Amino acid sequence: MDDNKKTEVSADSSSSNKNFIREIIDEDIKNNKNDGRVHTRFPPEPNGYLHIGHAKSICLNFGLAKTYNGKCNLRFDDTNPAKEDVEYVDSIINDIKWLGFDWEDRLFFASDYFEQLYEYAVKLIKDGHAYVDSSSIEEIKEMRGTPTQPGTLSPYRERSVEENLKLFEEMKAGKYKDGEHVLRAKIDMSTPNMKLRDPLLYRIRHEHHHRTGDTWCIYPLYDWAHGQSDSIEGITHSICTLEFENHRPLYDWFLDKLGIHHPQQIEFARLNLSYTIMSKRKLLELVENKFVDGWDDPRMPTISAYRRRGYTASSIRNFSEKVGVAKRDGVIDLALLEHSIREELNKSSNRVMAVLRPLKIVITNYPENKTELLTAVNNPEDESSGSREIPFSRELYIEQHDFQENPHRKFFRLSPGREVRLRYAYIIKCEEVIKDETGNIVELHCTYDPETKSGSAQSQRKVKGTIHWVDADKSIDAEVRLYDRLFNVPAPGSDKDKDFKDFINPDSLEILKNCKLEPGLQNSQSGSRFQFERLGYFCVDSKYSTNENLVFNRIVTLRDSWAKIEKRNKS
RNA sequence: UGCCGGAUCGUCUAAUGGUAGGACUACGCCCUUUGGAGGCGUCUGUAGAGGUUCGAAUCCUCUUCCGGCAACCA
Repeated sequence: MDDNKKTEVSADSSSSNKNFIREIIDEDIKNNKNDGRVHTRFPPEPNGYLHIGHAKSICLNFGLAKTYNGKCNLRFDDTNPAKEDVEYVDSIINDIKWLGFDWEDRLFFASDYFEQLYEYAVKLIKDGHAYVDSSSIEEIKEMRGTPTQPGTLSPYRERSVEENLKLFEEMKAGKYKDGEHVLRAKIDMSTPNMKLRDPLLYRIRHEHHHRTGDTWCIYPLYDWAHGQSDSIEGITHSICTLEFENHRPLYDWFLDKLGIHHPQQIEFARLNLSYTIMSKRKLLELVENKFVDGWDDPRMPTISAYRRRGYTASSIRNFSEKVGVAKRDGVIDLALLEHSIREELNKSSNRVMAVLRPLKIVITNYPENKTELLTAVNNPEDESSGSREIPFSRELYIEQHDFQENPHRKFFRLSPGREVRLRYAYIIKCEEVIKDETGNIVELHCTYDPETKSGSAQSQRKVKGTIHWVDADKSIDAEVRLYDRLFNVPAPGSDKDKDFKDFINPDSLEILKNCKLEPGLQNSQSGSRFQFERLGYFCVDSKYSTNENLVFNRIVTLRDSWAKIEKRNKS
């Protein structure tokens, strides 16, 4: 949780980058609109965990407030008790804090305003702008018309103010069952903007609310609650995503009829990430049907999952900055997110050696009972991180992938009769390949060149490859989890014919049990991050790792030009 | 077919009538005791057609394509 103290890789999210929203705000300030005040808000519904798309919105709203010396509220739009839960409230609060943002004493809930909202509705009724409709769901749907056909007027549309008031009070008092009546705004049933065709304001729900308990049995709909909540909080710029563009005239209508403070709504394109699904409904489905191990499964695009996987808050903030803000909707390449965390961890994380798929080697000309301590640099990008000593002896493990019996011509690592450098140690030569009865390679016999010890005067001899290793006797065991993208198509959520679950990547998780790590890793703290040299960045899993059974998550691989050559050769 | 929005390198994003630039990706070279990092370089773009203008990604007209809207969800 100390991410926020770490060195920022680049400018923080409050800085420079211009976008169309900032131009609007600049203009507003110039005109002294709202007395030059800037007040934004992040308004999640507590019906799921926050994902990377929310992170963009959070960084935008809190970032804008910071840039303009304004304020940003956290407000839960909790108007639908059937779908909402305190578990989600808690996770959302935790995630935003972790991202590094502070709403100070301005934590609000739309449910804080239920009484006020009710009074606003009464005013609308009194002014002849709202009515109680006793039609069924189906009838209301039928009367709404279609985008190309006007709707028709409800038979209850001309009820008197007195009758509407009485009915609405009775609705509130619990006299009616769910669905018997609704309160609707009286606007226009033939307007081409469907949102304006007498939208529903209240529905009857005899449901327990996570904050108001059983006080209410009528609940405001989002469209009725949202704009007024912003108004009540004195929000100056209500930033939301593109799909609410059609709602803006409706919010304007409410604010106008109520004669209250009028925030300015500005819509921007939500974040889409390739190979990723962002719908909370679909993410819930993955969780409920156990396709993943909870909301924080490191393959999920949720903030809690990225945190558990090992992403830093600053890398996500930097990513949010890099994706930009515009009205055109598009898809961000997952590679940009990966770039953001690599960029940071390259500078900040210590290097260690770990062998994921061990192959034993015996250095036949190295003394049997000798162990040397060799010096290894902790982070070549950061001199202050110092160095450490690692044990070296006759029997070692190297990566199975670093040996090829019949090497490809561009394979620079170990193969029979060839030499390779062991990182921070000696140059070795493969003399003999030992196999079992079935022909599997079980061990390599090598010799080392004592003149080539790392750092010594004679160590200058060049070999084509350098590989990592650990001491067979002194190394420790760990479990390492390798993650790949959860879906194997770029846009799993947008196929019209197929269900998104059909695109789940069956190889998105690989669990490696007998990995060998250099001994210094024994007491690594939960959540700490390392670069496993030549492999990638890894993080001690906060859910399953213990001192007895270390579990590491792969955050992201290193860029790997050999992997590219291999891939190209296969295709 | 109605309304609202949108269209600039492969992907995001700048240029607000005056040299189409940056980032990511890809590719190449250099460097390298991480095939990492780093350095240098290359490729690729204004949806189309007209018009206004000395000059248009930008202004005007038409066309095309894409997204959103018909939950008692948010």
